[in-house]
Amino acid sequence: MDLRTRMERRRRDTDGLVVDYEAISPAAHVAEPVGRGPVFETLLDHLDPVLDGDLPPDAYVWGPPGAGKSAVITALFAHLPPRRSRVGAIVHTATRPRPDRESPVSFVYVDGRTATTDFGLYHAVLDGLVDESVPTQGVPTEALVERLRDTLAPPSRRAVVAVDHVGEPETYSLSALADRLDGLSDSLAWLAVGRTHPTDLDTPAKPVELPVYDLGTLADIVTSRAMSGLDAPVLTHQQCRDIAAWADGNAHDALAALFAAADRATDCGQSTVTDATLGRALDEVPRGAVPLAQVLTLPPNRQRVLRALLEVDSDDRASVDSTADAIAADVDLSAGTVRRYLYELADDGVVERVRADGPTSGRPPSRVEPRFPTRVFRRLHGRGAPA
DNA sequence: GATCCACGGGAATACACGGATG
DNA sequence: CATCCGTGTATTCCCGTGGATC
Repeated sequence: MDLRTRMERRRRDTDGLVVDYEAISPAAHVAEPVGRGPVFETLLDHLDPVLDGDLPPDAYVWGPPGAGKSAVITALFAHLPPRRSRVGAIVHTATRPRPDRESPVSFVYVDGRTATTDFGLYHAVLDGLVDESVPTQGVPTEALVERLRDTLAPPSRRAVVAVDHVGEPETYSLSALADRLDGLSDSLAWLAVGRTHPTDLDTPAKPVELPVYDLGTLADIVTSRAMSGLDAPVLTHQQCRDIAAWADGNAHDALAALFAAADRATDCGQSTVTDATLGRALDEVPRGAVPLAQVLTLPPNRQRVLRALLEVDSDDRASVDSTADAIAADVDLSAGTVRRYLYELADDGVVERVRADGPTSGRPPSRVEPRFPTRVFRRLHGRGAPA
């Protein structure tokens, strides 16, 4: 991001203690992740064959939630430009291409949370490879596959495709992903990113582990984000360490807590974050919650349902049905659709159903409780996709 | 006209409980 | 006492429809 857009955003965002919500957002990644140098080295070594015009083997980057998997992969692929090619501009020569002159390998990052169908997956890969616009509807999936094969046909082009968030409830499993990509072309290598230990997955892909952050590194991350997103020193170094200790290695949770603390302090008109405010902020961030980025990449109507859920009176939340009725009155959807969304969101862990006391007869109803950092969502929802 | 996908709606199934039955 | 059954509600599953796009 250049200086001007950054200044512009700061002016727009300045709000109490917070000068840049994006900078403290648990759903946003920075260009230079803190404390992940060794993993970068490992991944660069892995990609080494690209320098000779070859493809690396398929790989699987894995680690626990909040270990910085997405942070590392997005930063890495941001440094490896996609080298888009125009289909009509491929120069066919009688001689072999000179791989030592310029790497013909393209790098494409795909967010598995938005590419959840075959069509969506192929569309995302193709869209990252070519300049021309790729149809979003109206063409059969097979047409995209054909175009991908053409684009990757020798001698023109090779690609390394990173697919993030593999193995979540709504995303491709590693085996399903491999199934889609392996048969596509010999000119494509993939790099999947997920949480599950590779021995539980039966994959030939080369594993690359991201261990959980240690306390010191996580404290550095919190401090660094606080410095770029908050006004002056509103948090003490000790408070940053407290947040890191509370988060227990999970950078997402740490940043959600930092965000919640700054936002809460702002609401209270405080000029610094007091220990009491920090304590209450930590209490309101659910542990082991769904990552905010997952919530913010849900389809728009589902996000609207979640936003409306936060405003439903306690009285109306006695059952899924009454909650859906209350939300449907607020959002332009039928109660039936809202009800189905709530059950689906509960299935994905975005909300939780908890048994409630209901009428004496029949199966007892459930209350619907958010399982994501609601204060952060409230603030970031509708501000556009995370960078 | 073909295609993908979000919505809407409803059928099928699961669950909880009280009361009947053996 | 253990089990079965009926009733009422919650939850899951599935498919048709229509908008948007090509």
